[in-house]
Amino acid sequence: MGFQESFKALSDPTRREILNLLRAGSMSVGEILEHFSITGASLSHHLSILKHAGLIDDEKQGKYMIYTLNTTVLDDILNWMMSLKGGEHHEES
Amino acid sequence: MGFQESFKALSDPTRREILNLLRAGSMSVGEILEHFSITGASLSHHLSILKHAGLIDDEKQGKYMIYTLNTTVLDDILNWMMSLKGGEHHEES
DNA sequence: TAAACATTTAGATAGTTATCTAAATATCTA
DNA sequence: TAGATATTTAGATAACTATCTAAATGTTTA
Repeated sequence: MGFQESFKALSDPTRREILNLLRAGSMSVGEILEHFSITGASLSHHLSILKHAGLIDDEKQGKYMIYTLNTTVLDDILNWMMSLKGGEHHEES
Repeated sequence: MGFQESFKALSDPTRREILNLLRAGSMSVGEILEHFSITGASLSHHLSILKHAGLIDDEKQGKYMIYTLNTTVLDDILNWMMSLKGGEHHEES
């Protein structure tokens, strides 16, 4: 769940679109899947990467797995980017 | 020079460290190279990717190539990330 | 102008990753 | 409980990428 994992997770357009979708609210895998032309297996792979990066949380609800956006990790990235722009010193890379 | 190229460029730790270095001011390839344990050829590859992503600019000064941080592209990314956090609608993905 | 220096380009290789199909696991419902 | 539904895991493949060495290009200096 470090910086590197977060950036890698964000570097794929499908995964960024998943995050965009989840802004509207939590969704099951099937609901997310409707917005893409990939198999469920591929989507599951992307969700796994986003989860390990801490960008989404999951919760099993009966037969469905519900995914929710988690924006806390984004703060670290925002912080780093602001420091690039602002010029303040910052350790993480 | 789209969103995708920027994120891909940022997803490599060497490239992020290059950006960190350039916060202190413009540098030649040789100066940047001192901070890494890779060959000049590999560094040149990374610089090329950062340049195509619009994250750095270059300028030839005699026998040296000087690279400079360009933070304008970061604004788009910051905007997108803020919208993920804030929940406002935003098109780019 | 020849040699030295700075950087990039070409070509190769090993590791990573996005995707697929098929199979496994888990849950619900008839 | 058997079958249907939802999601994940396993295994394979093609594409991509970070790195290297070697060679090419461009610039300065002796």
